[in-house]
Amino acid sequence: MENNDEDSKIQSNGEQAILEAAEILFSEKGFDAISMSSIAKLARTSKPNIYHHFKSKKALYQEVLNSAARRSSALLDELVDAPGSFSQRLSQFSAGQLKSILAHKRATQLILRETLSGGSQRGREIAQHYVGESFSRLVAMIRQGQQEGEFREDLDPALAAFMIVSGNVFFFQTAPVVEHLPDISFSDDADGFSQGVMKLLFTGLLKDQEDAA
Amino acid sequence: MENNDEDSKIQSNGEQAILEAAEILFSEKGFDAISMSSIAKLARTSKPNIYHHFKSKKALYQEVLNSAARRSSALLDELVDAPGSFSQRLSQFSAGQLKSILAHKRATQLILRETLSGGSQRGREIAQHYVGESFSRLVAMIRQGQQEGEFREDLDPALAAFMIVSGNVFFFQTAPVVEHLPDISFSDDADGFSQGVMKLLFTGLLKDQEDAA
DNA sequence: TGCTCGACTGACCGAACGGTCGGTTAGTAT
DNA sequence: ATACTAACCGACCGTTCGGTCAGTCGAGCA
Repeated sequence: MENNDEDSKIQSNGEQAILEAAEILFSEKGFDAISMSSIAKLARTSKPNIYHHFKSKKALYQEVLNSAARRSSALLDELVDAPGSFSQRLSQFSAGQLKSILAHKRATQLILRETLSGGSQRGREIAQHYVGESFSRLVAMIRQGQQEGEFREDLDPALAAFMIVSGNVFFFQTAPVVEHLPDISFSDDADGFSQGVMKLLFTGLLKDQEDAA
Repeated sequence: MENNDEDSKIQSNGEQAILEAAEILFSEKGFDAISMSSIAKLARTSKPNIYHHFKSKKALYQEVLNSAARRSSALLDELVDAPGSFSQRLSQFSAGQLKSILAHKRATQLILRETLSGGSQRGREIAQHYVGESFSRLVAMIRQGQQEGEFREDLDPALAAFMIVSGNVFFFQTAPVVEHLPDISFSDDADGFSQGVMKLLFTGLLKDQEDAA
């Protein structure tokens, strides 16, 4: 073999095909609903060959989860240090996060499912790392915006960040259901949704009348 | 038999026990991960007896889903027509919805799972009915608040309603994960969370400076 | 007393599950 | 040629799955 690397060998085509097939199926139906045979079939290989590359069904699932999280957690970091006002940066971050979610639907679905079904500590760790990463950066951005006088200081920055992430995730999560609801005009317009959310979060629902609720 | 009702017979103890056991297990791990044997064991009965009461595993699951949706979709309706300003009513509705979610964790988990895994049209129908019911009332309330001059009119009422529901659902959904995150102080305080959310949604992030973004 | 009927069960079914075994192929190094 | 190895597969293992069958038991009615 011409490869003398210790750690970072390039995976063979076959292994990649297995991972992709597994990601597709696991993200659609979850761990328990998917059989190794169906993965083998979709990957155009045999079941024993999967066990040649991965030691068990759980190990394959974890690997799929890892690669999904790895792919999704990039891309956001650049937006944190962008120029502009904090309002603009916040809007860009929110829109970028939603775009990233929609660009990695299968990965998002996998991580979301793992978050909901509190199984395997590993899944929760991934979820924490995945959302926690961008979340704490978001909080820091808002807090800085408060210190520099752009944002109100009587609001919990973590709560504002939570609402942004919440809206984005929920938008993705309920897209199939929400499409057929009346009242809703933003179901297939991610950009419009992002803009609307930020406008709402920036200016608030109440009319400006110096209220003292 | 001393019962001559046509339609609304009280279920026997056994059937109720099966439904409860199934709800517990299905809500924890989902449809595919739960076997009929495990349900029978938890309900202290036998597998054939489950098939005596329900014609298949899917039928049992649908029944569990139905009863869960039935139980959860009540309770909110009263709050819609409560007295007070629209701000107060909106806050009460949001807090009430979150309280209802937390009071029916298993039912919420079931419906949420069904929403995520787009399977069975029936599940989607239930989700639509479940969230759609309270959602459209929420939209109507906000729209009325706009017409009566309490809320800004340049905001999509459906989007505001969406954010309220989104925050509540996401709060429940991420509670186990969010507990171990720094930055977050509201993880185990539903009331505080509700108040914070409404304060944010009412007044907005920006300082009042008559901006023209 | 006998009869019916709903609630319930142990034993069992074919099918599908996760996983293993022995063996084949193809490329590479000696 | 020989030897070694990663990639791959058909056939098979024990187990468990959803579901069925034949039958038991006890309460209500005749």
